[in-house]
Amino acid sequence: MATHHLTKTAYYILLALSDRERHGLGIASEVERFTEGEIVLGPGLLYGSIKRLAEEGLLEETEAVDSEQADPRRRYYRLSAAGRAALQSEVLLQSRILSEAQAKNAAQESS
Amino acid sequence: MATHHLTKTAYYILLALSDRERHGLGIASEVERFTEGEIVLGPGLLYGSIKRLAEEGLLEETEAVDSEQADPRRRYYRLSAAGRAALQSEVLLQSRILSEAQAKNAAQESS
DNA sequence: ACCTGATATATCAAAATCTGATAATTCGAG
DNA sequence: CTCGAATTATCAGATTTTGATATATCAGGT
Repeated sequence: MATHHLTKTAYYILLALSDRERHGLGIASEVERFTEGEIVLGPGLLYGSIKRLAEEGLLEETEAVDSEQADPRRRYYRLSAAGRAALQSEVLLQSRILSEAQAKNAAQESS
Repeated sequence: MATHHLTKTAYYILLALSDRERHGLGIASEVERFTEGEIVLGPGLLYGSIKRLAEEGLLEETEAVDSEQADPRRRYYRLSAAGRAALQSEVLLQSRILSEAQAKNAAQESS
């Protein structure tokens, strides 16, 4: 689109990881939670996107946190510094766009 | 992604048309304006997306408004009712997601 | 009239992304 | 120890994006 923008999926995944680390399906269910069921990440998109984001250095795998009794199938991820920066800039952009949407809507109604 | 979501590009295009009709490049420059230059729609994406959105019935071509002295090359478009509904539901979703981002950010800072 | 650069739309092949099915493994409950 | 759910992974096909190319019209200057 232009210089390096997050896809919608990448945006949602990074956001799901912004408060704490999660494993694959944990990310998917967090996204589903905060979109009230509107966004469902199927396995192809979920694991494919995680792989891509890890390759791009926006998130990184963590050693399973000892406290949670480990299910060895799970792979946990957290945001990298670059991932957090990318998320912040995307949040700013979306916030600007949303303001615009509200302004246009207000203009619309008053006409 | 799930049941019928707008792509980012579709979202931006519909938003650009939400206050009034515009022609192709007019849409692109409106998007560029309200994203402060971050989103630039190249010709392939611009005209391809317009075509797709028109086929899906989210926007429709209008007869050139007489008042603007006509450049016969330009093709003008406006939102359809379906397009406006799709935009509104996307705005709602993005607004929910942005609230979540702010909540997570607040939680993050206080830890 | 003529040239030139900007405006405007359109198309296409290649790249990137998304979808949905399939598969393999491990877990937990009964 | 069997069975359904959870978890990750991969792959082919569909959709979307990218960037180049093409064609035509416009506006300005000479």
